[in-house]
Amino acid sequence: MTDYLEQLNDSQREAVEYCDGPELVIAGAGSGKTRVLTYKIAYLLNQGIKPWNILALTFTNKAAREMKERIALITGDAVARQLWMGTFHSIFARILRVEAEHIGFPSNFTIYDATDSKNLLKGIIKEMQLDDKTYRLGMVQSRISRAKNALITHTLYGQNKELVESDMNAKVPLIRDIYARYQNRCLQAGAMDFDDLLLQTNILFRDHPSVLEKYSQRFQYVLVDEYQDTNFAQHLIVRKLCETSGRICVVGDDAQSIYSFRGANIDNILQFRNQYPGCRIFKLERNYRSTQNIVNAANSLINKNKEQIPKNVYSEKEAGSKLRLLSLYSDYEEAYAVASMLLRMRMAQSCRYGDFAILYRTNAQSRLLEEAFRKRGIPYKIYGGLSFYQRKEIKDVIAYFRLIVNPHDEEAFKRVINYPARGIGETTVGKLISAAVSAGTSLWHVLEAPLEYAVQVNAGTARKLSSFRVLMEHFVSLRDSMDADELAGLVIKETGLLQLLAQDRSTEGLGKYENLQELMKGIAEFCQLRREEGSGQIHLSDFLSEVSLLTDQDDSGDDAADKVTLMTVHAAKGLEFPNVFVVGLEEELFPSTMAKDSLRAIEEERRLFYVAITRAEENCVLSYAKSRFRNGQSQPCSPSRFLRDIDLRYLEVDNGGQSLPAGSLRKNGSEPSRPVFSSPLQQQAAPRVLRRMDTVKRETVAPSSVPPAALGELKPGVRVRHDRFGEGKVLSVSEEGNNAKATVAFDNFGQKQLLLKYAKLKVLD
DNA sequence: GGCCGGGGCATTTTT
DNA sequence: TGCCCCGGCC
Repeated sequence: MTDYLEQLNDSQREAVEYCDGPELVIAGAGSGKTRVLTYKIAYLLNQGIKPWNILALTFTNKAAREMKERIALITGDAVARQLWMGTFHSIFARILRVEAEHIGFPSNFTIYDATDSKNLLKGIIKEMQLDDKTYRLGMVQSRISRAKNALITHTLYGQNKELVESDMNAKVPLIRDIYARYQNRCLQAGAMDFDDLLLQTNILFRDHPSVLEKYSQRFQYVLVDEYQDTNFAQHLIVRKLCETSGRICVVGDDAQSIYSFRGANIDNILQFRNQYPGCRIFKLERNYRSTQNIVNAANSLINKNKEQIPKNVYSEKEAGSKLRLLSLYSDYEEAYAVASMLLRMRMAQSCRYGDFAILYRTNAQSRLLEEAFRKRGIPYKIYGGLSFYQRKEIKDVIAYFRLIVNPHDEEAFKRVINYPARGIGETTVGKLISAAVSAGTSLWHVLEAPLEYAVQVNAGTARKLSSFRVLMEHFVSLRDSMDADELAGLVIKETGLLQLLAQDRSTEGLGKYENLQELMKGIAEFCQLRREEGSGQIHLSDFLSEVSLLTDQDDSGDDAADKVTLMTVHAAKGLEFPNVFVVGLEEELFPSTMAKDSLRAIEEERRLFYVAITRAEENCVLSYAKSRFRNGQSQPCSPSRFLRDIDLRYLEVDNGGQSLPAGSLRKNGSEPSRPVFSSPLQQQAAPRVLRRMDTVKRETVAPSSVPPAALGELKPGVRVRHDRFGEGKVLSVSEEGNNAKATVAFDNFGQKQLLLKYAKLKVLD
């Protein structure tokens, strides 16, 4: 258990072993940040801290999952599972469900995603008869979100001079009223949006000291990953929890703070030492990822920023090649130059397509690259489409689940009341809404007693409403006595959703049908896994609370497919590739036009470029075009100011055009067009529905044809195979008839306890 | 309810 | 230039 410390370098080890007070770990790019966090948690456990007394917060589900997996390899799965580890949103949603009564929400509250919030706001703007050109949806949403991040509730909003004035100046003085209405509607619906999860947690801790006391005692040690990305609300929650204990460790890199537009506040990390007196700072400066040239080039760039914590990131890998800069005449040529160069590099290094990534500032830049790649027969995958849960067909089904778990959920209600079509049109729904709004109640209450709320509809419509109500009531009555997978199956059948999708024979329809099947499979797996772990009944609400915050993009899914990765720089954070192209390095694009009049914004763009360069392990190619098609016309472009920030010792200016095949530069070139590789839609891997730590790597384990084990065969020492966890050795078996469990040490997943009646273990010879 | 066309628009998006 | 949203029409 202690030998893992030997896998750390000196500064990493110091950071792991220091546990006497507030700790800030500045983790340069590629410096083994996750390793420090995981080993620190293992170290704390080794010091006798119980897993349930450790809180570890991350920003993405993926990060939490990966860290859990790595800890499980050291401590075993049983211990890792008891850690409080997850995203800010999921951890505090969990706590808010337990404590909901204190803040006037039901414990089965719905979580509105960004789309739900938008829809609700759209409705409110319409109801208030405001001009939607003035009250632009995105603007309204971001103002409300910013207020919530700053802990300004709708009641405080109107009293805040600064905000009121800013709204006046922007000619949108009614934001305060929209905010108030929005919040009331959320309350009626028993719903919280993403920002509420943090805001309400703060309110909970502020107004209920005993609750705060309970959690700050529970969490004897708090760790936060990617601290540079925290917003004010998150910073405050963490501070409240650690105020007395001082046992906090935050890890991050101020140089990689790129989410200020989402409310992230770089000052949280810059000012940490002042916020936590007696804090110790550790710097992880050795970069294990990139060659010296890449690290040095990135350093020379980021040193041009004023606001930063001084650090000296270095690499002890070989010097490597210099960064190369390609200068092209147009965006069109840039795309083809990148494609050609990629092919040449692939030949020269005999590496895989999967070893390349193309990074750009805006999603719009992907189109030409795709075109060029298709023409050259280069396989690629694009990140940035809709995630599985954002697809319409999935949201529709989930909306039914939401409504069953919380019938007051307005957005779910509006989504499903006429889907599949039941002849309940917009007019009728409008009547329900205005009745609900004027009575200050939920749509569901109105549906339950339309006459009481004076809803004027004809007999036919009344009948349709009533039958919808009966249908939903039927599901609700089964909610607490049926397992999630069973109930879900019933829902898609009885609502006609399954049939509706099944009869659509178009390519699109087939995809939707497959997605639905994938969702159902995910629910079944979720239930199966819980059963194996020995949970009793698995309610639909259990599934729902798990998925409502699982919105992350599916990361490729099939690692086997050898494809070039195309993504925005933002999306590339945390990833690494042997070869990286950063394209479109022009003024007005990178840095973005929006950033040009603020130093802070320019510095953030520079950090973004820093993030891009530091994704590269071996080769980094930069490119810019002298003209680019934007907003319908070709515009002249000048090279990005950031290119001048890179020390010329590490940068080689390539005359990129020369070595390109002549035909590649002209639109009607002689290049014979190759068969289209495959459409981006088809390239997207089948998404994993539930991506918990223990379901992720399922596909890496070949299903076995060995028959299921008879109970008698399972003895300590026997090697077994599990469909999901692969091979492992039985450590012990507890014989309790129906509830017999086996403890198995899996080769790749650590120790697990499995309920034998569900886990289909197969004995290997 | 679904399809078509005009008008407005156009960073980044962990939850 | 292309996408998305809305409104009008069948």
